[in-house]
Amino acid sequence: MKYSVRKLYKEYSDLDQKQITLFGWVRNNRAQKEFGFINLNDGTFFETIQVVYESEFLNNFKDVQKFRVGSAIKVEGILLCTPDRKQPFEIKARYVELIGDSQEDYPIQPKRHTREFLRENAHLRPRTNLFSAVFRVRSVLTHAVHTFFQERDFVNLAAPLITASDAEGAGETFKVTTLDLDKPSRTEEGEVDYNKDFFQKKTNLTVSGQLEAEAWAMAFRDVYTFGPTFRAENSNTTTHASEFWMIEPEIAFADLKDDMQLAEDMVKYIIKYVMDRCPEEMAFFNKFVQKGLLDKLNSVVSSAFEIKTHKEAIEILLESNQKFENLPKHGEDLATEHEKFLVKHFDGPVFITDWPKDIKAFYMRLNDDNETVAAMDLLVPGSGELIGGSQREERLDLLEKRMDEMNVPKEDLWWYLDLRKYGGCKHAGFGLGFDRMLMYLTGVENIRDVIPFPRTPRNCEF
RNA sequence: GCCUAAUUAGCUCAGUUGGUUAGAGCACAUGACUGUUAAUCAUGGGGUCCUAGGUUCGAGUCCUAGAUUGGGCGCCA
Repeated sequence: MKYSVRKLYKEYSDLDQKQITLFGWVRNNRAQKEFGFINLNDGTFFETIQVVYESEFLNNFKDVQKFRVGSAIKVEGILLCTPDRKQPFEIKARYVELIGDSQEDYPIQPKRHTREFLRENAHLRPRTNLFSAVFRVRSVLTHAVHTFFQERDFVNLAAPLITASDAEGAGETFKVTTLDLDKPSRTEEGEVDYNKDFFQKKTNLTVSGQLEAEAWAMAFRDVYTFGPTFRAENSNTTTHASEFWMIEPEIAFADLKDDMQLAEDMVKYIIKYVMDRCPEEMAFFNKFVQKGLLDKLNSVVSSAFEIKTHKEAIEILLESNQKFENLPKHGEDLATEHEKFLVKHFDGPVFITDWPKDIKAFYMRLNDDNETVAAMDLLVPGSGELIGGSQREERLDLLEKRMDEMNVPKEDLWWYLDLRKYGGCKHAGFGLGFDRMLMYLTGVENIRDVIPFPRTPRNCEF
């Protein structure tokens, strides 16, 4: 019978002495004179299976001895439980066939490689322990997100990836056009004539699905988007990519407190979901990537997140007697060094709320003090700002005033203003950086190592 | 974008004050080995020392410029 490695690890105790057929790739081959050992992995499970092959049972023994790392093979043999050995069971081969040879220059060896080298071999790196674990967890984490929201009756919407609004101040955009870049159509004044472009207007890849999600929230109450977003900023850091995934829930009849509760519930839920389903992978991260990872995650799941206002945070920084490159100041943004100090100070995730209005987006709801907005950032160790969210300004007059002050063109966002005219209500939402969440979960320190084929400035290989 | 460091065999690295034919481990090839598990042991092949200039009798080593990569910062999720 044909088995997967995962299935064998689940059922091996019932299969002692049974005939098994397996397909997979050679992770390691240790040949001796009359016998040898192959570690076989088929991608379904983190662990490998040890295949024992002996000359007396194989007519191609000499060939099998030379099967190189990376080769695809078929194995038929007898499963043998081996409670006294390093592995709980192994396969005594009766037939081993080479399906796909791996050439002599196969770059992935049974040894440690640097992350940089493996990034350059992004097509081969999922075959290594680390990346196999990272990307299985990524897959499970995707499911965790959907399960969390679906269990709470949230409606998912696919926000458009091509939009005409870049008015959100969320950063530089990638232009989308079918105009001939060498000779674009021009107006009589010599300007590029976007009337001749595909959509008859300037368009770009989305930087956020939030505005569309707000429209859906005004119809379905609780909604979420989960998809890719694009930023053309020349950011060269371990936490930025040009193409990344965001989760953006939006909830109606809700305020900032409800928003933070949702964020906290979600973070705890998806951490627990992954820890329950990927114990081998999480144990590997805990041992080889970040010591103490499991303790950290367990304490996040079981304790309440800190909540501090921006004002309180600045005061903590000022009173810390810490030497900062950038002096903390009321009314100003937090620098990375400030964020790092705060998460260390609280030894875990911390919400910073009620930010000065001038450093935040136009759609955030103005507080009664007229100085701050009902915004929140969730800071976590290692991944920086994991979540950014706010209660939205639902009062039409205040929203329009803010748009004027910040030079946001109202005519482009007529439909967004409509949402305040027809049954508007208190509502809130946030954006969670999915890739950063994965960094936090795995302890991997570079966002390029949690995205299958990462896109960053000057890098679009694969 | 700014600052900083690095670039030597397929991979990870060493290379003294500028001086003979640039080394090691792993990988690969050949062989040895009756339970290995990043197996071990022996032998062998493998180099545009990132690129282009320059200094020098002589450059992997010093100088200039560029490329790429890592880290830090900025912008943000």
